[in-house]
Amino acid sequence: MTTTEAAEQPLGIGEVAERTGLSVHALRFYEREGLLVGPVQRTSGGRRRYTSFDVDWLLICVKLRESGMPLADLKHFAELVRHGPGNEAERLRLLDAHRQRVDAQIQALEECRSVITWKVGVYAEHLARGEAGGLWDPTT
Amino acid sequence: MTTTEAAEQPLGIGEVAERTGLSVHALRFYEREGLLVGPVQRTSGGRRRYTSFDVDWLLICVKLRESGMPLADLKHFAELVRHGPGNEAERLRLLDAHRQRVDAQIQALEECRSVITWKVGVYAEHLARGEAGGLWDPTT
DNA sequence: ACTTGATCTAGACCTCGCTCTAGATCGTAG
DNA sequence: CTACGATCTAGAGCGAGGTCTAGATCAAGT
Repeated sequence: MTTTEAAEQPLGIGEVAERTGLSVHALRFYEREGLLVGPVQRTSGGRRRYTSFDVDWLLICVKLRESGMPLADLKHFAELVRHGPGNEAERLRLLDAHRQRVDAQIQALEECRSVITWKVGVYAEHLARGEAGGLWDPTT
Repeated sequence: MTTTEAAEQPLGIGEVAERTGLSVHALRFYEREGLLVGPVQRTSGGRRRYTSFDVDWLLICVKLRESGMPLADLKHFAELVRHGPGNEAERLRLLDAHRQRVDAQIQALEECRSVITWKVGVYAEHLARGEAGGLWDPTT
């Protein structure tokens, strides 16, 4: 879970945006919302410098968001990590609960998929018959 | 794809809400938005009476929504069905495109799942070691 | 007739998760 | 030095997808 780069120099917000797929707006927004573990370093001029830790954390955030974790939970998780060791059990519970939700989601999607596939089949068959069906159920 | 009921009597909005899992508010909202194929019948007093066709259509809507189809696409689909036969090819395209999106979604979720599972493993191991790790990467 | 609960309409309101704007500043290339 | 693009802050705005409210009406039980 480390950036493929060999270099360890901190990155600007634009580069981080590219690497994470988040917009620069979203990156600033996430920071404001307290979704990051630590405060992001700044240059003397006030520009953000992201370490590879920051980027790794963001990549995890992206995965969690992608799988439907609400920002509030992400924030909670970040707070736990921020407040250091001693709460690993709670972090584990949070992640595991989310994993279960993801599993449920996958199952639901697979069910949807099969319904859709069935419907696609119905249409395909209908079209193969060459529009011959006058007795065609309008709800399908 | 037919309601398990033997009876064919039309249903009130509350019963349809129960059967579809949509709220009565959402049912009225969907209707306003033109997501239904036909106009819902009314009693002399103005109450909606849903036929089993309506309910079946709604059940499909629920599946499509659950799998992330936007209301706009659902509306488009409803319009195609409403305008009768002759556009089955387009309906098929719409559904098949959605199925592909669902497949992509499932794949993405499975990737997320594996990242999360890995992270859960990291925590579980850490806890099993009995908090013994001082050299504990803070981003995990 | 009266009460109670479900339903009606129109439209305001809400949450979520960003996205965009304005106006200022930084930093690098020429 | 001058441009020019990238970044800064604070805060407004937005699109999706409903949810909720008010005030009226309907329908069924007693």
